[in-house]
Amino acid sequence: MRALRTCRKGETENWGDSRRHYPRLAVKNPIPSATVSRLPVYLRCLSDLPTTQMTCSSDQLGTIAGVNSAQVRKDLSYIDAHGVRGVGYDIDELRRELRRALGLMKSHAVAIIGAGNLGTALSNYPGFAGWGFEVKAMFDVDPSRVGEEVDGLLVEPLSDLERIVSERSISIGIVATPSHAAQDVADRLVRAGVRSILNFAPAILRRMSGVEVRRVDLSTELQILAYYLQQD
Amino acid sequence: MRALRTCRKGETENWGDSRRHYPRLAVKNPIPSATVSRLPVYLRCLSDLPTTQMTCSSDQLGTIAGVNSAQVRKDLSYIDAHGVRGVGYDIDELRRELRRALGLMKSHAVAIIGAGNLGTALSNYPGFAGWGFEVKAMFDVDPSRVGEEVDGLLVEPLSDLERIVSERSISIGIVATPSHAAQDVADRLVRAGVRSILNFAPAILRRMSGVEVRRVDLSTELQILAYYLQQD
DNA sequence: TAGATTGTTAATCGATTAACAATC
DNA sequence: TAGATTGTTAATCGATTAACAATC
Repeated sequence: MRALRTCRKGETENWGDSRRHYPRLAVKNPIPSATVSRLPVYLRCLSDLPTTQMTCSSDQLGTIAGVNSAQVRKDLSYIDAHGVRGVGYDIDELRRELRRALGLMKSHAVAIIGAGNLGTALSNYPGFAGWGFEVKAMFDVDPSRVGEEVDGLLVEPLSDLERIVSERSISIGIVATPSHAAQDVADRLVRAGVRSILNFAPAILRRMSGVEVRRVDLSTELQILAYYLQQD
Repeated sequence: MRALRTCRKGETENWGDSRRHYPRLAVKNPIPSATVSRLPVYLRCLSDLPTTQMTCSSDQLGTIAGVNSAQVRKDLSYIDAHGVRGVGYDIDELRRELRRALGLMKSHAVAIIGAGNLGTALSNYPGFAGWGFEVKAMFDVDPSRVGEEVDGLLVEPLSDLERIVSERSISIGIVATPSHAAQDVADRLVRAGVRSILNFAPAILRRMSGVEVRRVDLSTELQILAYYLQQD
């Protein structure tokens, strides 16, 4: 791994013509995590552009996204987006390459665990559709909630989680349970094969190898804002 | 600024005894932003500890928080938390210093804009209370929603935003509107004096100087997870 | 004392950005 | 061609971490 990093993108080391055995798509150049976090932002920013516009410069995209134009160019250099000198990036192509790089060419089945206020709000989040994320299941422990329909989606018992996750090939779990239930739910998701978890519960989940967990925590965010408030 | 950074924490440069003119609290050592983002995590982790435990080592805290123990010690060195060699950190003192550093010794008035599903979910988020964030107002444009009570909180007309924000000394605005309304709402909040905004709308807000904006976007998070899903 | 753990240094790693040749 | 903008380098900046003396 370290050794591979020492050679440029697309290159292989001095191993004869081994390059030929690794077609472009098979060599997964790992994209720096800071860049990965910005790619969705660029994708979103492209939607803000007037539909009449065919190309976009790194300067314009950077202004909208709030990042330096050199940053934009460097970020885009990690994916197969190629601009034209003096012109900029073709918007349709850029959008396509961003989607490809982020793995958005296929759709992803999502389960929401917790049918409370938050789970309900998440289930009809407008940003879901259009990016290929399909909410395929919603769970709750509360028997009085099970059987209800939320936004056209049946609330199913938590006890069926493993079976349903596997039957519906769910690859992303969104944890919207109370804090005390979060770790248990996460463990069960992982045991059922889920490798990506978005945790909205105000709890820190144990690190699980091979599992990508992202945390969204309102009170953490507010506390960070509180710090900057006192900084004048 | 650059020049000041070149001297150690708490030191001033070779300007005679000028240090005496800057008592500890007045010299705001800016805490690195990566550290600021982790302080709330430590604070949360301390609550996970058994109440019988009086001290906590950087190793234990790091394990729970998912960060290296050297990281923990370095982070805590930026605030007035002092551990005892061979023992660890006094939990009560650490909690107090974390709260002090984050500006949580006073309470903060919060307004939620948008009384939809998300706004409602946010208003009764359990993590709010206990950290001194008080939801003092909730707004919506929809006349049919105005006048309703959400969780004991009156939904007020968006047109009263400026007046109410100023009357109730609101310092943090939470934007939970549809995407197309977000920038306008943010502009109005800023004009009314708000300097901290938490944006849940899937929109990128213009940079505003002196205003700290944090963005929480479900679809961005899902797209990042989608990237790591394809990385095997 | 012996064991544990801090506080800090210095090395390393990763991210950002200014600058500019290449070139449309 | 002249102007615009990319792609990339190299410098810089900021964050992480191993290591260890200090010391409870």
